[in-house]
Amino acid sequence: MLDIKFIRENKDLIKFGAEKKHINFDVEELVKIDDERLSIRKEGDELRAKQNSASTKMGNPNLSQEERQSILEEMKTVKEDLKKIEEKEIPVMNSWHKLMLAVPNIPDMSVPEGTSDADNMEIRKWGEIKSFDFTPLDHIEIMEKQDMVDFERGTKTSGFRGYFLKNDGAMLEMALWQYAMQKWQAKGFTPMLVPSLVKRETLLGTGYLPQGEDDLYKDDQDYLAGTGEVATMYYHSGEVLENLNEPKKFIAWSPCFRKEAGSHGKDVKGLIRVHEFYKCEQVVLCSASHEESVRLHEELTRNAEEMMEELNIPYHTVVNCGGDLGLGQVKKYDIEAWVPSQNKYRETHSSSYFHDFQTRRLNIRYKDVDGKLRYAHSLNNTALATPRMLTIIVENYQQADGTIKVPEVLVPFMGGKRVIGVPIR
RNA sequence: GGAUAGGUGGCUGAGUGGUCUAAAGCAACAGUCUUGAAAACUGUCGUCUGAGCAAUCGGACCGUGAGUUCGAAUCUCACCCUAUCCGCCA
Repeated sequence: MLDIKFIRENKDLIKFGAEKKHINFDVEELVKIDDERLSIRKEGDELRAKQNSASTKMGNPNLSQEERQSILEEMKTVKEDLKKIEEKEIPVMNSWHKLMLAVPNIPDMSVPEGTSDADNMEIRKWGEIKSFDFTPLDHIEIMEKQDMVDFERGTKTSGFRGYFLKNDGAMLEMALWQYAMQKWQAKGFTPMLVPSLVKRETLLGTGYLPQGEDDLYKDDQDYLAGTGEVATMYYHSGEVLENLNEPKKFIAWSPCFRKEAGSHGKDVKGLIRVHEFYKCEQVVLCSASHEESVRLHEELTRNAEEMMEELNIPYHTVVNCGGDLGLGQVKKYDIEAWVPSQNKYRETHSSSYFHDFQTRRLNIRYKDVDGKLRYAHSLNNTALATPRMLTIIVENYQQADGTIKVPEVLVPFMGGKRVIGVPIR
């Protein structure tokens, strides 16, 4: 959500932003509705002012009966007029709220033009793509042969995209978690295990609703969040934060649930795309400064790249084009890891900043150095998502005999184990 | 799920249906005093919003939403949340 005053004063920017994001949004319609809102509001305010001054007079015990009667008569008509105005206000406010939730945030100047992820631009590349002197297997085959995963019983239990992780498949994933949580805690992030079961407001506040309804599991009241960002951002909702000179940084772990509506044909096998997975998210609240947001955005991105380098996974980082940005995002980087079996990079991290788009909806403010209350800025980036990262490690670390080398940094978390599995060829 | 008690400003906490533009305290900020600080004293001090160059003036906000009334923080109803007890239960 953006400030209505800002929207009114910067209609061209809003139009430009919507076009760059390839989102249909009619600013003129919003301004028209807002004009109505203001004029109705003014009418109502004037009547209420009358009511208030009459009420003050009525409070005077020395008031004569006649005066009392005449005020009562007058206020009866005022009351009726006010009721009419309030009825007129309801539909106007409904459309106003609906439109306000649909206003896209304005992308940064440095965001490239484009309509889809095909137009994203590579800005960094790291690591040497391994050339195997044998034919590399995909993670499905290796992991099934090493009894690290069971898809058959997974789908028997959960249906499409179901899975069980087993043996060192389970242990390697837990090792990744230990490693990641410790790494981010050492960087000053507050570790949290956050709820996935959340109320509707949390998803409205973070900007996943109203437009993302189809991709969410839900019952009458509760939703299962697709990312820990939702609960973590809601954690401070409605609060005035005491001190935001130092940004608040969270490293939030949670199960994540996604229906993956519209991607039924993609990644139909394996652990790349599943309905239920786990993710550790970097979530940051900082002061309302564009420079601070940009600085932290680079920092969050760099944190994730550093992890990829420690794991020795070849990756590249892309800056997402306008058409690949969400409603609230100002700018986004995706980090994509090399997947040998697919001979291409696949997304493992998504790093974005929002300015005050989310915090306005969530009402997260802080007292600035000048004593003013301001909406904080928010950012987030993946730290680690499994089992996707598991598949990337398994594929990149596979050896000629079908065993899997354990990445050096994970060895301590695997109880000293350096190789997973038994020779299968 | 049942019973009871509650939800008031950054925090604690008063508030008989009519100057509530919400008492008081704490915290914060400024000043006096002091070499400096603390203490003490004095003063300032809610948020959002409309009009205005401005001083200023108007409106909204006491968990949320309806209702009663000329007028609601205060009365009624529904819902949400919190605490305690009981029930059920990993």
